[in-house]
Amino acid sequence: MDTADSASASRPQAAARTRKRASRRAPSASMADVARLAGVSSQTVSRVSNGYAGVNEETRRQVLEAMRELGYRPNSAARALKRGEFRTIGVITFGLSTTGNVRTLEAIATSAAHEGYAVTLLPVAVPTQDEVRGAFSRLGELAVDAVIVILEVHLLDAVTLSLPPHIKVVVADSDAGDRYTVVDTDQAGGSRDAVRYLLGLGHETVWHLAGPEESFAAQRRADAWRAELTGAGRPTPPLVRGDWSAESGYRAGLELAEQPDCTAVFAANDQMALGLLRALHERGRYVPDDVSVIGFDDIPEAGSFLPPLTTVHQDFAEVGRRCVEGVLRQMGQDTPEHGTTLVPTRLVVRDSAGAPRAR
Amino acid sequence: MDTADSASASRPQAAARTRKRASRRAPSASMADVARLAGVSSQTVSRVSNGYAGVNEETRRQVLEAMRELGYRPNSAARALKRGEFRTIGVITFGLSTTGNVRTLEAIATSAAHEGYAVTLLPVAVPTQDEVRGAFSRLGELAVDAVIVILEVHLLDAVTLSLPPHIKVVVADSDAGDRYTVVDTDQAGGSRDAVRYLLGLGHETVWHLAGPEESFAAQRRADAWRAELTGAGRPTPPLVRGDWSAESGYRAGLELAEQPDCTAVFAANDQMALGLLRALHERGRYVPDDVSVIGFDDIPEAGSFLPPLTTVHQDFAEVGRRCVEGVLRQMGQDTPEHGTTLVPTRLVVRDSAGAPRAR
DNA sequence: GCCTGTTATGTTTACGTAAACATCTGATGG
DNA sequence: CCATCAGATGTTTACGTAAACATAACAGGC
Repeated sequence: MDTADSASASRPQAAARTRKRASRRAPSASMADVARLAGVSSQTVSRVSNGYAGVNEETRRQVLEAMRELGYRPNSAARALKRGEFRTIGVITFGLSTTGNVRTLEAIATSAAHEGYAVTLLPVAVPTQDEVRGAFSRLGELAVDAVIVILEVHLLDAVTLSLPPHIKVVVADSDAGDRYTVVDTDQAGGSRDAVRYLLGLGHETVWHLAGPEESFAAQRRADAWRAELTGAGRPTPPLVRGDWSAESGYRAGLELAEQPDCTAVFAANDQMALGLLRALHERGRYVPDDVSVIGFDDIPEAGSFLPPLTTVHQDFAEVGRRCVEGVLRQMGQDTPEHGTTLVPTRLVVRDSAGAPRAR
Repeated sequence: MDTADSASASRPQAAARTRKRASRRAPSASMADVARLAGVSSQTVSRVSNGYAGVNEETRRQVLEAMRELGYRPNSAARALKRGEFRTIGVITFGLSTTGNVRTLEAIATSAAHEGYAVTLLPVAVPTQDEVRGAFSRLGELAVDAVIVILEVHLLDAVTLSLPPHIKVVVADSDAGDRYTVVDTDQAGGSRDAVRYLLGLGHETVWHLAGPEESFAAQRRADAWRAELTGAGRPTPPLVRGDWSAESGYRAGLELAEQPDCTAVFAANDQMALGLLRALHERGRYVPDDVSVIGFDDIPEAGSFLPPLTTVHQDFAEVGRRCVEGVLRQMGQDTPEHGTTLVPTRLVVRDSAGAPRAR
């Protein structure tokens, strides 16, 4: 950093700012202005503003009237400074590209708003340790009281240190060991239900189209799939991997279509299931007559697939709600929590899975 | 509101807060703490913290060392209060459900971060005037310097008044008349290109599968489609309407498949195009041999459709960038701007459109 | 009629930062 | 050798809010 430069640059900038502020006609009325107009002390204005009792009804009315007249808005910076809290939750996430992340984020924003908290977005450009560490350390000077992390947690490993001590953390949809509070969809339960349902229909075994190796969610779903098969004493077919995309599902589907003994596939998400359906259709293997398919997520389009997709429904809204609940709970206490909350899934039965063709 | 209740409730709360803060071991070192440790005045710490020149190299080193030791982080609330700006941009949006909104938001967050600005999310639960007005008025006490609105603008009509005067606004992907700065995708240009391309392939005319009536984007695309046909002296087939969803595209597709003279369809988004493809395929009308299809958006999956979809690419990232640029520019000046910036589109040619079957 | 308690309000102060202004040191030039 | 000036640093103050503390008016009990 060239400090001389930054200084010479900052001088005119500061001058411009002062000038700008001076020329602004309405520098936002302060409590003092309201107090003056209403003929009371600023403390009384504060009391009215915060809804304290012990203010005479008539006085309150006058203050409210003065506020209205001046268009008074409490200055949140001053409030935050005085109260020592921002009433803001930061959300760290890599990419808003996946449905799950977005919907979780939306639910977080909604329930945070409901609790009087704002949500600040902290996007991480590329999912590397350094980037995440960077986001975490910038956090310290950011106006947030707590953080919700929606990320694959591999990246959280050595990052803890750089976290300002008073900031509370909840990790969504991941596996943060016992370091943080975790809110997650019950990946294992959902996978178990899917596999069990397919076996219950009479399939000898179930193939699995997994998500990418780096993903914890993918790993959990695959593990549960394997465990359930083993538990039921069924053979475990080789695992097929995709990368969550429909395209990868399509490619995997072309392979699976060549396996005559593959009568049931559990896909780790709906998009891959979509590609899979297309590939099977293209290869003349009919769903569900020849092959049964179950997805995961229950994206809005799932019901419009051909055929409508039987899938494991994830309650993203609930995950978001519990994340907010989690950080707010922690803010009320000194010790950070750890432990995992699982949000249950629900198997949505549509038309893509059925009994195997009689043989 | 029961004021008595809110008061009695707030007393113990305040007590708890005090206790909590007192028991916190590290109440975040302040400048004064750093100054004491480094043996300088807090003003010098401030100078170092803000990178001003005119600080002796040795002194600077000591201050930085003290900062490191105490884990000093500037208090953003105090900074915001002093400087009169939050370095935060608010984004008002209804629903993160549509691809476009999400990707625009992501781009906004990224470029804002790049400029040293944070992004605060202001979700509007239901898209009614009242809700939007509510969001706008809450804005006044929210810690933002500017707002980017990603919304259908019907809702913005009578809302202007409630906006705090010093907050700058940019509207994305909408039509805000001349009230605000608008950044939008060149809907008309993209539509024109699509229609022109299809006519150029030899089609007599082009059908249009439009988005919902309330959507400005849908309206613009439909208008441009109509204008281009009229300009070319072609007949204008009846407009078919969907609601952006694949399901609605499927339903529309079933209708269109019945029209023997329908050889080319311009769908207002890729998801409807997807449903359309499925319906046509199901009805034995092959794409592109019997019917050519062009979409709009170029979602990531578009290249994996069956057949890969020729579509109009939207540069959401650029829209986001320009939104941020727009608010930052306005923050440097007193008078709000108005006027529209159009981000160009690009026709991505894949396999879903071709010459009509020779007749 | 005075003490006590309650209700309504005002005054002081501190939160952490940074601009504005003040001071001090040493060097340069006439 | 002193006036001048630049560089480095310290002191004061204000940003808008709200807790803590102070005060005033008045009611009820003895």
